Amino acid sequence: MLATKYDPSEVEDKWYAYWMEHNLFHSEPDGREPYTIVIPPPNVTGVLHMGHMLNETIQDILVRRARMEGKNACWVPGTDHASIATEAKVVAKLAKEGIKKTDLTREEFLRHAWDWTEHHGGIILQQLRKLGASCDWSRTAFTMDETRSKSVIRVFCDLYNKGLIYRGVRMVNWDPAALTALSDEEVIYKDEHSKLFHLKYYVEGEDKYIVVATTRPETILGDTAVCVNPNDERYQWLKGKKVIVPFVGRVIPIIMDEYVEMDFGTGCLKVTPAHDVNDYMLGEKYNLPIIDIFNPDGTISEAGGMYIGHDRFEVRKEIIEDLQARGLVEKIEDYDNKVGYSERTKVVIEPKLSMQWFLKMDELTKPALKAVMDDDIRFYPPKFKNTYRHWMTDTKDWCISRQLWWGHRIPAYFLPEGGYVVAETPEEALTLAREKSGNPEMQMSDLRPDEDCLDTWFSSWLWPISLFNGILDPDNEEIKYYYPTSDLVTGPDIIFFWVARMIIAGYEFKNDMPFKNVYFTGIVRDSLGRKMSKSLGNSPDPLDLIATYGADGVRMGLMLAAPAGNDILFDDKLCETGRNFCNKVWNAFRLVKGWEVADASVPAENALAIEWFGKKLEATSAEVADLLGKFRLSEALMAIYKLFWDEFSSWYLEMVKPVYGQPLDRTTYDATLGFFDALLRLMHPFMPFITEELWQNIAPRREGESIMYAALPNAHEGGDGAVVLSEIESAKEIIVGVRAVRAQKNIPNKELLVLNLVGAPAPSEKVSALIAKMANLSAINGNAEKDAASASFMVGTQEYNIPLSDNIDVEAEIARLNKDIAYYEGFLASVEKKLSNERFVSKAPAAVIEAERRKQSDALAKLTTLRATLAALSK
RNA sequence: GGGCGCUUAGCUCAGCUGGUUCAGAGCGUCUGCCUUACAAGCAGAGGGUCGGCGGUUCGAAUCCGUCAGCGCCCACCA
Repeated sequence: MLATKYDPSEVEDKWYAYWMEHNLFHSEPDGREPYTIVIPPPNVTGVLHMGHMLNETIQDILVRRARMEGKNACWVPGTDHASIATEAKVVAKLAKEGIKKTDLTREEFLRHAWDWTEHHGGIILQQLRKLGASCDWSRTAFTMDETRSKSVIRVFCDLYNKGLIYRGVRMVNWDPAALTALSDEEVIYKDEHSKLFHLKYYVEGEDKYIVVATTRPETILGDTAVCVNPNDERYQWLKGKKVIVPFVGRVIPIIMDEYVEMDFGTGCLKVTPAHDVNDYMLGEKYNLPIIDIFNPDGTISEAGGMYIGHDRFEVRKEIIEDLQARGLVEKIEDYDNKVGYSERTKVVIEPKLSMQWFLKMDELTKPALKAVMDDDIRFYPPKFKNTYRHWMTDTKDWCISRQLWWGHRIPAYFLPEGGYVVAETPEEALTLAREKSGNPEMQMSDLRPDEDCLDTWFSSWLWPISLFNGILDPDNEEIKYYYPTSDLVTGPDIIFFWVARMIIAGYEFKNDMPFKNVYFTGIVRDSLGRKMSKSLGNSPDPLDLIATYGADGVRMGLMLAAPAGNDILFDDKLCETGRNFCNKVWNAFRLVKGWEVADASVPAENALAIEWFGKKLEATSAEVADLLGKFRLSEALMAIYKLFWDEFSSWYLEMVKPVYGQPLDRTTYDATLGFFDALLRLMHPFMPFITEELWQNIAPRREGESIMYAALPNAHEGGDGAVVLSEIESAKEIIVGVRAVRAQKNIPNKELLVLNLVGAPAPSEKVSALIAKMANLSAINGNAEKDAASASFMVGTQEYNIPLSDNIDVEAEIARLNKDIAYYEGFLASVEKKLSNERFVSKAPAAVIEAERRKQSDALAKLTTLRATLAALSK
């Protein structure tokens, strides 16, 4: 006999091992329709958190569902090398051991990084197995494995040769902690309370001064001009003059440009071309000198001339003190502005001029934008189309080089006499270099490879292609079969980093979309709506949750809380609902399997129940299919939940349940097992473990057989089931009515009651039998006389009476009837008011008027019976 | 500064192109039950003038305007 409680721990590892042993997750191209998902590769050194848990659960549901639909489902797993994040971790770890990155050679550092990767790498993939992820593990990839690396280099060379990649000095976002350039997307702007410093710039040779407002007084070390608006009346006298940078003493020109807002600050702008994007623009326009006052780590450089080696934030304080001491500060105001921070290292970004590699974006984005706007690629929820369009229509060139070692090294080689070549291999580079320089004697050692590596996303944007080796071998069977992939499931936070760029890459390198649908999940928050984070300690460990509630329970808990596209407010309690549901399924199974079976004919009420539930199952299956098609997973799950718990367990099983000690007829038994089997199949994508466990127990299965490959139950909408469905729905209402009377009057279930229909025949024999069984009735009488000592209730327009010899509270019954009558009178009045409205009758569609008339006659009928009952009772 | 979205029961959310599936679901709450599948359960019950105001309409949770609050994304005003 099965235990009364479901114990997932016993079951989950067993079936995961079984699935693996029989290679059930594996996919190879064949004649079936492919269904493909590529996993958003988690950081190789990452640990599973609730966000992953949500994402991967959704993907697993989709993949398992597709598999059961008979598609060739392939879910490809893998990890991302996460260049900057991993490098930062390795640097930190080495620092703890007293080793500085700068003391190591590139090769030594990379050895440490690979050690770290091998040590921590893949933990997260192991964790995924715990939640039941049905990935094809034989395809596990890494963004820095051989195929993916070669693909990245190939693509770089290709884009370079097309003229889309160029190298140049530009103002970039510089991370002074990681000592690398970043893309615009890696900068996060935060509101900050800061100060606006008003500084005095004396006019050369005069005793007059102008006031310049700045939030960054330390940058005056790099000032090479002051700019005013040419239309600004206040400053016409400055034309052609020069001013002296306060304290620094450098004499700089006044320039005039309409870029300056006259009504901001004092209308005077200091120009520091090396440290501000706009100032750089002005510098170019007016040919201003560029003084880079910062070292890469954010300290003042030699060029700064003073405070050399001091940190930028220290200098801000120091220079203000020095300026104040000399009376060069007019005033200091509070000021709110935005400051850019590095997404990874959280330090303030420094705009910095540097030599970097860029990818031209404007042409590349065109097909990618069109595909989404035309719904060739569909976004769920569609509101993200707006976000996407906004970004795509105004993309700047992508800074793809990083001054890091952990990543794909840029395949550029510098020639001794200047210039460079780009090639996939050093050998090819040498050939090119010899041609370019005209020096056939040039040796490999003469070439200096570029030190930089590529942005992480420059490899992940190829993911849907490179996973199937579609870059290196564009016509191979796999890429032809699996590409474009089907659905992508990811968070909206990486829509630009990743989703948009994959679409760009898809059209550029495959001339086709990378996926057909993108499902954006919400962000997992705690029950107070706060983002889950390590520092708040509000993020549960998914593996702990699985240990407590079982993987199926956690999956369900997460999915029930995850409406499409909204953030999800997660609470451990949700997993309880999931766990309880598993237990419900488990116990229903115990009940059915515990029945004794006899070769008897099927009772009419059972036949009716079977017919009804069969239709119900088909209808719900259709509903689930429809909802899943729209990525409304939580609603689909809820439909299944209610089907199993309410319709199957509370209604169907109670309908056919044999009297204690009595056997069940074989027809009903077989039908019930068949329903159970179908329900398990319907539920399986959401809760893979328990469904496999029970499915294997429901009937003998062959070794290697699995519910994973069983077909989904039939789905039919409406149609021929309508009659029996509505027949049972009203039977249920009658049963609930009787139960309510029992509850009100405190009548125990054991006491059989009689149900009388006033002025109407009893329902058909089988329906009556069903009602009698479910409501514990001894008889149902049609066309019965009203009994004064009775409780009554209405279903539709029909009144039902339950004679109660004793304990009938006449006063209470009269009060209840009066309340009902008052309600229907009010209702009738509102309907009649509508119907007597000239304009309603003339303008509303006939069907609506007809409906109102029906309401009117129904209400009248109800009132008639209610009043009659009241009269009878009052006697 | 631009753009997008949200506000419906105590909580989390459904409610598609205005009218019997219009006021819903799950969870929570309350009442009664240890009824031989399940107390991680069973049966029953209560709970909202659909953020405020105004408009369109015979009719508005649904369409329009406006105000308030919340959230997200983009943007080089020092």
